[in-house]
Amino acid sequence: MPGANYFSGSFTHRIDGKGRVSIPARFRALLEDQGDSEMMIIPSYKDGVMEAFPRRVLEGIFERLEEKDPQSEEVEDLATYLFGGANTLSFDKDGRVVLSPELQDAIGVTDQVVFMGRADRFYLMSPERSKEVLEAARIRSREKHRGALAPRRRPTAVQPDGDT
Amino acid sequence: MPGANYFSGSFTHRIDGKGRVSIPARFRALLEDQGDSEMMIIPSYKDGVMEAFPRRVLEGIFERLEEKDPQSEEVEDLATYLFGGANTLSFDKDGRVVLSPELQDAIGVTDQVVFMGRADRFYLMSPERSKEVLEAARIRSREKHRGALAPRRRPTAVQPDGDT
DNA sequence: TTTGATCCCATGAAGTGCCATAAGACTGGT
DNA sequence: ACCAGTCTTATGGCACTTCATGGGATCAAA
Repeated sequence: MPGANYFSGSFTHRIDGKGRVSIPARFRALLEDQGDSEMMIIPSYKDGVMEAFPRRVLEGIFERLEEKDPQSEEVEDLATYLFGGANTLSFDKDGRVVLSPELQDAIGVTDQVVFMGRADRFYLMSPERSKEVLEAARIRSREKHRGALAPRRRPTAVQPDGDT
Repeated sequence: MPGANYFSGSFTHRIDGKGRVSIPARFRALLEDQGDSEMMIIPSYKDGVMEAFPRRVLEGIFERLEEKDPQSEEVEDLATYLFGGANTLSFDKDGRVVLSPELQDAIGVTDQVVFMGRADRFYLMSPERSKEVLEAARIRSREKHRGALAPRRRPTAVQPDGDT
């Protein structure tokens, strides 16, 4: 992971009685590389999934759009969605954040959460949902992008990041 | 909290018998960063929603427009709307403001208000309305802006400091 | 004196930080 | 290759702080 630029892998972590959960160390390291000790999470367009970003990324998306056309209804809606629906979760020295009851409800978790890397962001969801999401993505990828993963030269045997 | 530049997140707070309500601590901190112990609120273009600003932001909006076209009727109207319809609510040591009965009527609240962050400002509305607003924004954003949240070419990728 | 606003204090609940521990990964040395 | 020691990580518990909120006191205007 030295020099990893993207969130990758899936990690299942436990939620304690106070709603706290450890952010996977690799994800945390990546966030800290960007100077953050926090993450912003918003509901994904996917059901039962929340999407976590470094704050800068979210602000950047907004600012770029606003610059273009501050008055437009699209920007209005997006700003409302991004900022109204967002939670800022800052993590402590031990790398934990607190998932509020509402948040836990939103993704249907009670005692375990899956952190799933997705390039510049990562997802939060229940273990069950994560299997569905992964499997659905796998199937659709196979259908549409058969060639994308074809080895250029020689195949390398790899193990997936993460614990699942 | 460290370095937050925008209002984000939604918070539901209780209105007591005297019409008082606590401003979410994070919002208050942001207002105080700008040297304010008050906020200005005006009716939003959205129904049943009031819009709260740090004084600077509201003045900035006005000044930018006036600069562009000082004589226009549009600016005249906006000035009337902004300053005529504005309420200045200052908060006490405990971080509370008083919502007048008229104000409560305007957003249809009796015992609970939602504070919803929206970048450089935030909204006040009823809990029911807040669900509608958020959901509508989410749906419209998904339709029109699917791409806005798409990862960029080199999204949050950062150059590692040390090695490579 | 009544009503409404402002301030001050009390309290419980939630949030945050700090420390402890256990399991696993990694280290270096032999 | 083996083992001992160290480090990292996930997770639990405890303590302290902050926050939201209610109630009462004070002050002012009507």
